Amino acid sequence: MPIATKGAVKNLTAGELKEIGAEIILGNTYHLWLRPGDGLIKRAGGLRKFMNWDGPILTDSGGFQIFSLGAKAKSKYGKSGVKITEEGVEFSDPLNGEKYFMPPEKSMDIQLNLGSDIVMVLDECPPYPCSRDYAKKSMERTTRWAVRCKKYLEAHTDSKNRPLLFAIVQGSVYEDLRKESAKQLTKIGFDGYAIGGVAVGEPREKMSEILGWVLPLLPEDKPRYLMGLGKPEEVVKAVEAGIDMFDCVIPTREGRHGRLFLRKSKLQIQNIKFQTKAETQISKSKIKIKEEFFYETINIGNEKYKEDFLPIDKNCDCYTCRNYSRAYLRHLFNVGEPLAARLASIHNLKFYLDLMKELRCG
RNA sequence: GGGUGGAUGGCAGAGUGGCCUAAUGCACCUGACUGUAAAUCAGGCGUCUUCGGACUUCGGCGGUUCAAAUCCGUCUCCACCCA
Repeated sequence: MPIATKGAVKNLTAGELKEIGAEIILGNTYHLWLRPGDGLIKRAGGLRKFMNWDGPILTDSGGFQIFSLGAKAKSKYGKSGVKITEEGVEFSDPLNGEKYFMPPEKSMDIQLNLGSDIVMVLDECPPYPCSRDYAKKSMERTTRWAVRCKKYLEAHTDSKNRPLLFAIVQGSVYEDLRKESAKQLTKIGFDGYAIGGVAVGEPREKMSEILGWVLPLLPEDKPRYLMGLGKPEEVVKAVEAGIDMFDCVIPTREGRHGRLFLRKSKLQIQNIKFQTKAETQISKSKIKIKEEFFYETINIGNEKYKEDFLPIDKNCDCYTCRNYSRAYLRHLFNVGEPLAARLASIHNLKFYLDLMKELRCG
């Protein structure tokens, strides 16, 4: 899912997203609640109409902001802008300091107003590292919140027009907690199950382990969604483990920052190397490992592309690669033309969506 | 022709005796980015280096001084003003 946090995949129109092959996008409850407001979006006819996107939309609940706003405010101002109680979460708008209170029911209410097709339960991504004690408390609260979300949704919609509700497995890096979370949520019953906290708090090396604990416990006939990931090799690894859905800012953010993804070879699942930290540390053989990868990245701003008139990726059929050279893209980045970010985002999203297509269809 | 003020690293521009390889900004080079407070952030940017340091820079040349980008003389160039 390309990410449209504030109601737009940065730099791209809905039409461009379609052309790239996007089938579903992600919006954010928290951001759209603050600006322009879920009431306004409802009056506009819902988020889909508002942003001219005719496909499905999944909305994140605001749970991630408990993590990201809290941590960032803490590192910047010494105190977190976020307060969590059993009742819900209090946020401070980082732009103007204004306080907002979001109980799970409020998150549901906003997501209904947005007209989302898949709504996420309000959850907490515990910070990392995190004591077992806190991870347990946090996970149990997330589960209680999930129940409240489900109840609210059932009380305020009828089954005919009710959006799908996905729960989120938490539990930090503790096997028993992760498993307990998965079991409890499955027992309660949701339309899909997400795994949270892996992308952001917890060390990336833990991903495979956590997926190994959790996925066998989740129903196979329901979508399983790994939140926030990831790098291409992580996505491949996660699909191997059984994950069906992803969202990640990497293609768009890194694209805006001038890093482009290039496909090197077709996937041969059994041969894919998962780059662990240990492997990265073997600096001598790093290049060799990288060559075994099915992709590579380039920083298009690098001087060596100054007179490189080839397309970004000669095997890519995205709009950018069909029409522009590396030298031109580098030039756009260097002079700060907004078109740079747009062309790079188009290319990177196409890279990711093509990768997913290949994982689906072989 | 006369007068005044200037010349600082790729550019702009601080610094008017030692703490100056010389602030700051721009440009340039490299890297990071994982449910987007990110068109952001970090590092580098005289030369060489066994990474401890060594050497060389503030228009040119020559002085003063223990010590000069900073003071003095002179030359070159630039800007403005008067004729």
